[in-house]
This record gives sequence, structure tokens and C-alpha cells, in this order.
Amino acid sequence: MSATSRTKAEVTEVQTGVAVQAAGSQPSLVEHESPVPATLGKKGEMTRQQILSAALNLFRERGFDAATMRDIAESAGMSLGASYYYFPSKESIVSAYYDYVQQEHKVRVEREISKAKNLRQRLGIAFHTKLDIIQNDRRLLVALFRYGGDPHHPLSWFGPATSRQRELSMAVFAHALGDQKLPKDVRHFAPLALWALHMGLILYFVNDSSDEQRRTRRLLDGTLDLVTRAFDLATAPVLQPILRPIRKRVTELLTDAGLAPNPG
Amino acid sequence: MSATSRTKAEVTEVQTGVAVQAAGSQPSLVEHESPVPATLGKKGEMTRQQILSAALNLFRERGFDAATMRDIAESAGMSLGASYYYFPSKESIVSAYYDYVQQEHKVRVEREISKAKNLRQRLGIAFHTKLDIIQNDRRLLVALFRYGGDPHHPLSWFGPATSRQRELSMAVFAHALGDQKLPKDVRHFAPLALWALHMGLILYFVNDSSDEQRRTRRLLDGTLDLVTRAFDLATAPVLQPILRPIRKRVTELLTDAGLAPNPG
DNA sequence: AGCATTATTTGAACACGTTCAACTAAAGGA
DNA sequence: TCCTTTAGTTGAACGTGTTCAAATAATGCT
Repeated sequence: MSATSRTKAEVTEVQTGVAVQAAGSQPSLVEHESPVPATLGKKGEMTRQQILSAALNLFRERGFDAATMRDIAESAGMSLGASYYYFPSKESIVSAYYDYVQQEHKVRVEREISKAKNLRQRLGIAFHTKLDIIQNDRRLLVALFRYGGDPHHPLSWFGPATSRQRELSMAVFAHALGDQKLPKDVRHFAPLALWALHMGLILYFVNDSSDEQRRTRRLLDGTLDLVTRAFDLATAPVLQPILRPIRKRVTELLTDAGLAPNPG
Repeated sequence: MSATSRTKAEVTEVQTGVAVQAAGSQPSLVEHESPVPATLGKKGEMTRQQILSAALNLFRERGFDAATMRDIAESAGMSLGASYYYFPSKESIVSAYYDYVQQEHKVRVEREISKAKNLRQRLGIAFHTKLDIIQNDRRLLVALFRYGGDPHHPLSWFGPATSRQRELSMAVFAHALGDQKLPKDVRHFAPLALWALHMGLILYFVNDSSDEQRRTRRLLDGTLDLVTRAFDLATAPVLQPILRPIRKRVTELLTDAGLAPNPG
């Protein structure tokens, strides 16, 4: 019990896909429940950026593991201990990078989405833009997947520290869905499903050594074709007698499993 | 570059779901490419078991991270360095445990499967048995998920060190499918799909804090109902005009992505 | 200006997983 | 029995992420 002394927020483990903090605790704006003062002065913010920038460069050069905190601190022009004043852990640097990715994703999709003429193209923009942003950063994304399966780790996929990111990401996909006519339950779960798909795709992406990860792009395009077709089938009247009870059962299952997105 | 100095087997990264070693290199029987002598004497094997047993107890008590190699060595009655004579790394202990899990899974499923009267029950046995085996070991399973996303780690989900386990597991699911009448392409991909499903389920299982993980069991049963129904639909003649082209496209996609299982 | 408080920085330390040269014990052959 | 080879063990060391009491710098108050 050395590394993880985070403040316990009493989170029921798998209760909700979008993890909930216990009643009474405010949803904090502070990143990663860090011991760092919530507000950093202008100078402090610059130092933070310096560390972030130095770290990302080193991560890209050598990979997440080979770039040590001592390297990062030196490259940012400070002592090892000082860097921990700005980031509570090495992974939290990657997490801060991923915050940027999310924001950039949102901005770019909102800017580009109007060019799309149909659902297929909107989904294409949503997914490809994400890959565009992280294209050169495969070597540091491994850190995001590392602790996903560990329910007691602050960066768990199910944990509260990542719920904000998850919700932001799902919002982008919901936006990409637009006003597409869809059954209510499908519409409700689609952002979560698309988010899960995009996580799987990033996992493939990280492992893809093909030239500029073209293989991932092909897989993505093919998958989106199928997804679009599936959305079409989901609304085809002929299939409703078959599909409706299935959808109902799926909804029940996911809800009981606590995987249903929060209302709103 | 301290911990991971493993012999590079020149593995093309995402080429094949079941990762292939480069031509010329023999598929080694030695576990985890360890520096340990391939054959351990009778006494050596006992020492190994002692370490494994001590480690598992500590993992279950305190969790994977909190149980240190020093604790394990001491609990097994030897010096720290000695334990590294039998296991090349801490994770490799968990990996050895997982080898046992696989074997036990195979044995139990082969023993129980004849009691099943239909596909649904066969799948139920295959999945529930797996959960039965790992029921008390959620705290150490996190180690299995930790390095899944890292293509350069020996325990990567896509790496060669885990391919044997993956194939064994898929074989169990293939066995559970039995002689069920299925379209050829469905039959080809079904074991992989079931394996992936079971991995996702274990991930949920590890995070499930409900009493005796009943929530996971419910989710599993509901999912298997749907899977069985899906298999039925896959063979329904009426739907073939719709489903066949979709299946064809999916097969192409997965094959191009290198995710198709090896023939055989 | 002087003081008190807060923000930042430092360097040493800790516990961890892992490595390794040196050591001891065992086995096998003459 | 003695020597050689192999099997097994040791304890110290390394580099890592992280912590922390103490030191310093900046800020704000009167």
C-alpha cells in the first residue's frame, strides 16, 4: 500500500457504468483528487505545462516506462520532488494529456460535423478525428489501459476519476448521432456503445504497427459501415417483431448490471 | 528499460489475433521465456509450488500489489533472490496460476458438459465453470489485465507469451459449441467471440462487489440467453438474405484486421 | 518595512521489483 | 575419495515511483 493513498470516495464498484460518487461528496473540479492546490497561479500553470510538455516529448521518444520521472523533472528544469507538486503521479500526466485529447476531440468534431451529409459520415468524423489526435502518441496511451482492470486504482475504467472523461467522450458521440431517428432505447445506449467501440479501437490502434496505423483506419471504416447498417435495421419496421423484445431484454440486462448511462 | 529485457521474438504486432512467432524460432515449451532451467528436479518443482502457494495466499489476502516479493519469499521460507530462480517476475506467478485455471477449466468442462441438454446449457457450463474456478481470486486477476494494452510487454493480450493460453481457452469454448449446426463462418469465429465475451465478463467480475459476484452471474445468464438466440437467428432461413452479406463483410473485416483465428 | 502566511522547491529517504556475482549444496564420474 | 559440473541460494545492489520534513521564495496584511 505505497502508491495509492487516494481519498476514498466510497464508490460502489460496478454499480454504474458512469461511476457515481457517494451522496454528500461534491463532484470535484480538481483533477485526479490530487493533493495539489486546486488553483495554480499563472506561473504555476506554466510550470505545469512545462512538465507536461517535457513528459510528452520523452514519452513519445522512449515510451511511457522508459521515460523516468527523473528524466522528466530534469528535462523540465526542476528537481524530482518539485514535479510531484504539480502531478500526483506519473500516470496523472498521461491523464492530463488525455483531458486535452478529449477537449480537442470535442472542439474538432463540433467544427467538422456540419460537413457530414449523413449518419455514416458523422460517425466517420467522430471516430477518425479521435485517431487523428492521438496518432503520434501510441507509446503513452498504454498507460491508460494499464490500470483499467483494477477496481481499486484511481485510474480504473470504472472508477470515479475517469467518469468525467467518459461522460465527455460519450457526449461527443451523442452529438455525432445528431437527430438521427432511432428507437428510444437504442438512442439511450448508443453513446455508451460507441464509446466502448472506440475504446476497443484505440486498444487495437495502440497495438497496430502497420504504416501510420492504416490497418486500424480500414477496420474502423468497415466497422462504421456495419454500425450504420445496424442502425438502419434497428428502425426497419419489418424487423421490429424480432428486434423489439431483444432490445428490451438487452436494456434490462445492462440496467441490472449497472451499465446503463445516467439519465441526462 | 530495466524490467523488460525479454528475448525479442520479432512478433508482428497486431498481425494475428493468435500471435505468431517469427519463422525459424521454435515454439518453446518453457513458460514465459524464463531464464529458469526448462526442467526442474522433483525437489525444485516442490519449491516452485511452495512459492506459488505462498504467493496466491498473500495475493488473496492483500491483493496483488500489496503482497511484495519479499513477503512471498519469506512466506515460502527462502531469500528474495531465490524466488527469482523459479519465477522470472511477479506477474509470471499469476500467469502460472492462470495456466492452472485454464487446465482446470478444460478438465471440468469436459467432465460436466455431457450433462447439458442443449447449446444454452453447454455455454452455461463453459462460462459458469470458469467463474467458479476464479471465484475467490479477483484480487490477483487484476495483474492479468494490467499489461494487456502494452504491445511491448511479454504479457500483452496480443503477444506470443499469452497465445497458448488464448488458444487453450478458445478450444474449450469450441468444445462447448459441440456439433451445433452453424454457418461455417459463424463456427469459425464463434470461439474467438466467446473468448472475447468471457474476457469482458471477467473484467466485470473483477470489478463486481456484489455478494459473491451474483451480479456477474445474472449478467452472464442473460447474455447467454441472447447469445443462444443469436445463434438460432443466424441459422433461420428467413433471415439469410439479410444476415449472409453482413456475416461475409464481418469475416472480411476481421480477417483483414488479422483477428481471424489460425486455421486449425 | 516587518511580519505572517502561503506557494514552491529541494534533497534525502523509502519500499518496491529485479539483477547478479559470489557462494554453497548436490550429483555424477573416475 | 576427490574433482567437476550442475542445481540452488544468498545478500547486496540498482533504478524505479513516490513521500516528506525542511528550506526557500513569494505574497499579503498591518
